[in-house]
Amino acid sequence: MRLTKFYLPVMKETPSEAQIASHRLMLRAGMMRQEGAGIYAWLPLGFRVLKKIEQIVREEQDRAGAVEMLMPTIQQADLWRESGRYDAYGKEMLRIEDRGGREMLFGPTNEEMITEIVRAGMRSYKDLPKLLYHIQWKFRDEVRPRFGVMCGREFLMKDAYSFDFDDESGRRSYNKMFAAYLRTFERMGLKAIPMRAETGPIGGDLSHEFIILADTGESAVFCDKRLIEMPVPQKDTDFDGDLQSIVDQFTAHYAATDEMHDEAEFEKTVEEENRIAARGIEVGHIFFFGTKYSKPMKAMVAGSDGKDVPIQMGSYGVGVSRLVGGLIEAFHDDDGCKWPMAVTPFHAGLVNLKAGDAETDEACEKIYRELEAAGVEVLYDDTPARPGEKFARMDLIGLPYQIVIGPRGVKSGNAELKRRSDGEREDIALDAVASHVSALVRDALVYD
RNA sequence: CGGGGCGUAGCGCAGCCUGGUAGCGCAUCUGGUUUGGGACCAGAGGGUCGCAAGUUCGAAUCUUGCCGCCCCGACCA
Repeated sequence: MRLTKFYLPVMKETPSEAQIASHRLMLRAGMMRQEGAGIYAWLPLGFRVLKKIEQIVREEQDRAGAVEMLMPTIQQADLWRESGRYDAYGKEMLRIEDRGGREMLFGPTNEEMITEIVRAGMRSYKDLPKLLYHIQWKFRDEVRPRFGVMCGREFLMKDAYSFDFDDESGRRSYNKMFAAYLRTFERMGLKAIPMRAETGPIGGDLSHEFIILADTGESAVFCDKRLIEMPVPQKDTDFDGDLQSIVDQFTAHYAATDEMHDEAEFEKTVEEENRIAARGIEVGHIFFFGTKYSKPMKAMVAGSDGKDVPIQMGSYGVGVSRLVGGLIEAFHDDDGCKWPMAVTPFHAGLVNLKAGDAETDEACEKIYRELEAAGVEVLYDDTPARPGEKFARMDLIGLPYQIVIGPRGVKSGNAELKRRSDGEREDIALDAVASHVSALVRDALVYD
């Protein structure tokens, strides 16, 4: 992609409303633009990150055996009356009236709708288990939206729903999502720790929040250091097999958010040198809730004895748009973003320090073609801006590699390669730089 | 939802108290000099001062209402 064609409205100054790094950087780097309180337009650069996160989530859901579908954003109020949540949800729900005066709403979640869908198509215990998901925009009319996409009102979320005949099978579905989440966040370069979460009126131990550690996190968290080093399930994990040992391993150590925290237990079960008290950002939440919706909404299947029983259900969310902010919180410095390869908007930036100079242009064009041919996503800065501005802009948008080419380098036959993560630079021969970078990119994108 | 604050050019702000028809820095455009970490000189364009009503000879400025946004707290992916 040529920068002269792309739309990248970067800002030197920080808009006054941005309080935290990710919000500030997303605005400055031209990733998004605020259109209302907690409502954002995704500009091309931010959109590319959003799509990559979405795709990783999708791949890991598919791997775990979940099946993708798509439910609408607008729902009927009557559906929510069946579960009793139309009144219970309160002002967080955005209520709309259509031309016929019918009460509608912009969905804050889809439990009711998915329950309605499966009750229409599931008759027998033989139709179970099933695991369905979609990735769709949601709206929650938060009292106080803030921190950009970290706490917006409109947000993109992956939500999966499990359907099982009994408790034991339900636990197996829960474990699939548990393991899938470990992999999902790991692939984005994040260390997400499953923490015991509020289970509400249902009770039991089947709810976990997946939390990434970041100084600006919304809640205080406490965990055992050993959880951070624990290896996540491999690519070849059999999701139809027994995942209980994986879940047991990750739940064996102490990890809790402040509302679930028990200081006495923390001190008793975790040695002092392993205690971590930090702040965290919730990026996923998994929850098994049994018959909470299936019972009132009469989503039933017949058992082997011919008697109808309500389906056992769970729901599993990942905050896709929120992750864009979460990733920046985890990976940035004073100059800008520092994207992990798996989610970066482009793999590399190609900086032409003297656009308009025949020799420099020619060298850049050649490398640009080579990179594109090798499948490297490259943002080619072919603008006539000054070097300082180009460097600052590249650092701001935070692509993992910057290939810098100027008249000086062309003369000596070298390009300068800068790694954004640690700022390290090296000179590489002009005719070797494209293959070198494509190898680096390829290696960084390999995952187990 | 309680408490506070702010809406003036794309961004950051001054002007408002003490009414006289709008200004600064950055950005943008033109010309020139520059050219490896956000250049310099000269010139130019861009704002119905959030909206509406009122007071006044005259309103960015005073009054009232509305709208929007932000911050602190309680809530949330």
